[in-house]
Amino acid sequence: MSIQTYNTLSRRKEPLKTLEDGHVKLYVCGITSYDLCHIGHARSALAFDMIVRYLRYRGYTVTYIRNFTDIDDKIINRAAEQGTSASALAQRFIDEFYVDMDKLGVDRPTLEPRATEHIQEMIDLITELIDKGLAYQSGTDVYYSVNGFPEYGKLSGRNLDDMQAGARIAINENKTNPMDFVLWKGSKPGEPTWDSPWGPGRPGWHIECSAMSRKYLGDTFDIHGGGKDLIFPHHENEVAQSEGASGKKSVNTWIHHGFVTISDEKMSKSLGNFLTIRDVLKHYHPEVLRFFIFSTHYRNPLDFSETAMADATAGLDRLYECMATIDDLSNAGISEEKTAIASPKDSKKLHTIEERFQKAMDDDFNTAMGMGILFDAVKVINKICQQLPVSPSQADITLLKDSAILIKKLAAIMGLLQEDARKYLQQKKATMLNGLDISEQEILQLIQERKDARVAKDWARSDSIRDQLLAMGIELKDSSSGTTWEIRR
RNA sequence: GGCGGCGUAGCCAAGCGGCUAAGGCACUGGUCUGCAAAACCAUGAUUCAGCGGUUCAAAUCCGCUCGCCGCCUCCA
Repeated sequence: MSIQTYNTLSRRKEPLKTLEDGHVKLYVCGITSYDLCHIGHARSALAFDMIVRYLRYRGYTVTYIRNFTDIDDKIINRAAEQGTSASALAQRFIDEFYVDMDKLGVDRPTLEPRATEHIQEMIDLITELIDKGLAYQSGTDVYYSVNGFPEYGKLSGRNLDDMQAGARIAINENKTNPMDFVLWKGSKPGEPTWDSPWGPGRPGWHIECSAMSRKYLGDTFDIHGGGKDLIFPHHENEVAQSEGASGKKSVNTWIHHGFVTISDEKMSKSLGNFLTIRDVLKHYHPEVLRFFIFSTHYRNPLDFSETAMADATAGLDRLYECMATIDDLSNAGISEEKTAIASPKDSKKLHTIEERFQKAMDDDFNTAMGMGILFDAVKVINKICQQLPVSPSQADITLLKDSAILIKKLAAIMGLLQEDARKYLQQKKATMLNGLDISEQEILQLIQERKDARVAKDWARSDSIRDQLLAMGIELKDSSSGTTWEIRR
């Protein structure tokens, strides 16, 4: 069974076929670096991080290119506001981007080309388009002529007439067709500028990706990705540019992920309802964000809320707690003679984790289902652990340990369960304790006092200590080995 | 107005023609406990927005209605 991917171009799932056997060439639109990234950017980076990891897990070599748009109106404007240069501002937010990506544990793409380092390639491409009659100079600008590309609209599923009828764009005297888009912009005084056959200026946004993808992946490559909002006009324009110039199909599969919403509204800079990645990571572990993002299929909208993050936290904790339980399983007291507790049905479930997970992920990277399979396994493991006698059988221990290793391996595709389980749980406790007005020492002291009271069967005193701690958000757990504490969420 | 998507238990979310409609969170019951908490175990949709239709068979396909969202302007 091969991997099926949903292709925006054909509007259906298709078996993944690569140009070269076992090699996927992938291009993803990266950020325009003029501000801190929000969690929508995180979803994009994480979705493709997962896709690349899965493809590699399935044996593919992946060449993954993700660009930086480091020259653009927004960058220029923001730099002017802040009294700095466009390049300095762009560099600053590229650095900030890496800070966020590293915290999220996002693997670096194979190559991360920057627009400003590929001006010549863009000029060459624009020249080709002009030579083919697909672009024209008007004043100091160069425009793409959509009338020259009959397939314009094929990716976004619209046609020129419909678009013009509902067009909200201002009439531009310089354009032949209102839908024509700029390839090269003559620069205004004070703006960053590059020499070109059409005078000093800078490239339009769309031409960047066409020029850079062609340079690193060729005229035709396997997958192009980005957010759904890029389908039109950005990706549509890329198709027009790349295919107009080469005369060949540029991209076989277009993968677009859904948005992150807040209160069911698209998060965006203009609406002002966005949360930066670091805002979120201030309150939540990076893996909680990953868990949240992968709990829904990548193409569906994902609504951010404190509740959803709390759910994700609880789910991730459950996974880690299961792993910690298995890590703590000692090899002492194993009995060779004992028969296994795990029923044939249980072991079958555990033995089929990987094939079921693969089946889910092969189906257009269905992480939501993949996670369900992981939890399914956790349930079986917990059941076995609960019933384990003091001297467990070798068969059970082996099954449990092997399953945990497998779960970690599969979770790693989503970047989950990357930490040592005990360490994760302890770290979490420490972080949460930071937000409370009590030290661990004081807690331990109260626990000791309560222990004394309990030995004396002074339940009133014992319960009052428990209530006092609970009021501060600390919950006590009595077990045969003593009393431990935890912070209530 | 054009194009696209969504509506599945209290909430989130898989399933996309046929085995008991995954899984998570919450709730409830049980085990444990001095009582609790935590943990673990168990339990929940005769039903998939509504109405028709196709089919031996539909949450899944088709049509209509209602509700929600996105793109058509920079946007992940």
